[in-house]
Amino acid sequence: MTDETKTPDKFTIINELARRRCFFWQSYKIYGGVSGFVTYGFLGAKLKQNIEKKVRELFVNKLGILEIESPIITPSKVFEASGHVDHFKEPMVECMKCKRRFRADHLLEEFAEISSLEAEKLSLEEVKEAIEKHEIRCSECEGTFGEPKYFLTMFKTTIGPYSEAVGYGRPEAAQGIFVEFRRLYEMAREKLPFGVMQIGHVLRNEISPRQGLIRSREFTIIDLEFFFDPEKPNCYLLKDYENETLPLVLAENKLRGSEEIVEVTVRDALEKGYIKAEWQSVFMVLAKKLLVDLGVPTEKQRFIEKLPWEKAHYALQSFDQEIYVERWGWIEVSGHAYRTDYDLKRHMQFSGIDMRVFKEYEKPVEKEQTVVKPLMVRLGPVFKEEAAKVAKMLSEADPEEVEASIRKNGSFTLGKYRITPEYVEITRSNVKELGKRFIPYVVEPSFGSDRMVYVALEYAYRVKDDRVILSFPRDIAPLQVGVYTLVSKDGLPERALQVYRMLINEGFSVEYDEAGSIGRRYARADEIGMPLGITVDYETLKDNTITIRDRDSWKQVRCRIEDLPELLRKYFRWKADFNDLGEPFES
RNA sequence: GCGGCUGUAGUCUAGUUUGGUUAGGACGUCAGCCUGCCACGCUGAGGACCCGGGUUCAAAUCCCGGCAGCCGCACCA
Repeated sequence: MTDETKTPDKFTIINELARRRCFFWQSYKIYGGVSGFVTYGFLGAKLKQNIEKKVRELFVNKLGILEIESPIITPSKVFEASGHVDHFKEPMVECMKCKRRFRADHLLEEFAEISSLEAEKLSLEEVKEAIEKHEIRCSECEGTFGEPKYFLTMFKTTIGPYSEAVGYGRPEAAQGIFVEFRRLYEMAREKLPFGVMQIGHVLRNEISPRQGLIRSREFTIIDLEFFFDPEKPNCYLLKDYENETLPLVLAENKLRGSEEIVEVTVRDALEKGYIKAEWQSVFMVLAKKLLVDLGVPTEKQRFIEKLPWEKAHYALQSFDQEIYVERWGWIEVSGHAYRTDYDLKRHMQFSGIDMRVFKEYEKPVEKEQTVVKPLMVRLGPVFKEEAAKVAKMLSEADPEEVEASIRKNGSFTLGKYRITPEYVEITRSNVKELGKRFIPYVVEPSFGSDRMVYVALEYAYRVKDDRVILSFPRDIAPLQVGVYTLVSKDGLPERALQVYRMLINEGFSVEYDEAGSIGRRYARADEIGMPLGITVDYETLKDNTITIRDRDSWKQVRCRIEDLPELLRKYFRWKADFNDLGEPFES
């Protein structure tokens, strides 16, 4: 089969349909286009909003997750703390002969037997030396490599017109949550567990974004950070979901070269240690259900565990929720990372702000405590200007250790200083400890809005009698109802417009169409996935009834105009089926 | 980012080999007619040679550069 006769695949068809019916298209086309940027049209924007609305219903409304919005431009300090400045850049080398580019750290791992952890730490200079020392050459043409250079996948800018202050476009929305943790914890009335979600644009300067909505340089991410007490990791929702199953591809199987899907219940996954955090397992079930609601059956979904070297730097354990699409096979729509206390701890180190929360014990703990009090009167004259530093170091040392060491050795070594008993006063007293401070742990479900839009489109796509139908689940369809005239004369348009205005006032998203034949209008509506069509005919003028047409079955029922708002409300909230909307109607 | 192929209305495309009158068609869109339930038909309208430079009397067509798309390689933390 030649390329010319090959039938286009679904991705091509969906993209063509998306352009033609204004769901989305490549941005900046009048200037030739820029790859990696997408503009949503009326229908696409609506579809995306409806999908995000479902996410909000699921997490914000039902779970009480708090939603926030934070800026895209972020001072460099934040991403230094989060580790992104170190991890989002990759040393690359270019072959001088064939111009192929390679990840320098990957070359070193492979040919110099330097571990990935060590390779990451090397400076450009050290990378260069290592390549020269091990005489690494281009694997394709044996050419030598040029100077290693960093490729930074974050967009960099300066903040303010005359400023040198470096800022980055955020590559994830999560940090906007972590940096506000103290205030958010207050917002949650200082109770764990709680979650914070944000939906917003992120920027990643991809090297070669070629997959439309699947991979672009600016896209919408839904990051949900769920904070819990590591000593109380139990999820109170587990009992509702423990019998649900998850299709897992485990790291241990991947290591053996198998991508076998193991269908296990949540309970088993936790008991067998496949998933390390209860909350994570529940979010994975919710993610599965969300995608089912977007039209992706369970058997087209899987959760694939990341191998240690595939994982993001912040994750203890990580699963990608993947959906099977025709063009590329499995693609990620959400990531489920167990970030532990990594981010808050790092921000605590870098900012100096205490990110710990206070937990009161059920009963205050009375315990004998050793207190080591530096005697400044004696420290001062001996240590002079270093006295304050020594005192500070002493107060940071474990008092028990200081006491034990002094009792045993007659002194305690503090860095280069030797502390002998005359410098300190050691007392033991009973103290009442009311509670303790700790950094909460985090599990993070993170969804790609745009990819969910794409899979919703691909899974909605059907062909019936050579006509294209987008069978969106009724609650994400961009437009809900079409209002039509059987023929556009004899007062039918006037009556139909009344129905149209009435439905708009009732809050539905409605389109009125009287152009061309009725069949053509039905076809046009099917192609953009409008679930219902209401047709005003000659009967309407006699008895105020209309017909409702179902997008998927093309069946029709007849009901009274005045009953429409209530019936449609029920229908779109899945409280009624199509057949409940009226009496069967045959034309 | 590298290599190969490609770029014509909203969409799909003819024309490019061999430069030459007003760039042709289909679908869609709009206006009018028609139309009693699944893209009927008729009439009319609007709509395109990716951008820049070069060669030439003359460039959609040839050459160079850029941008973009497709395929392969690499990349996707």
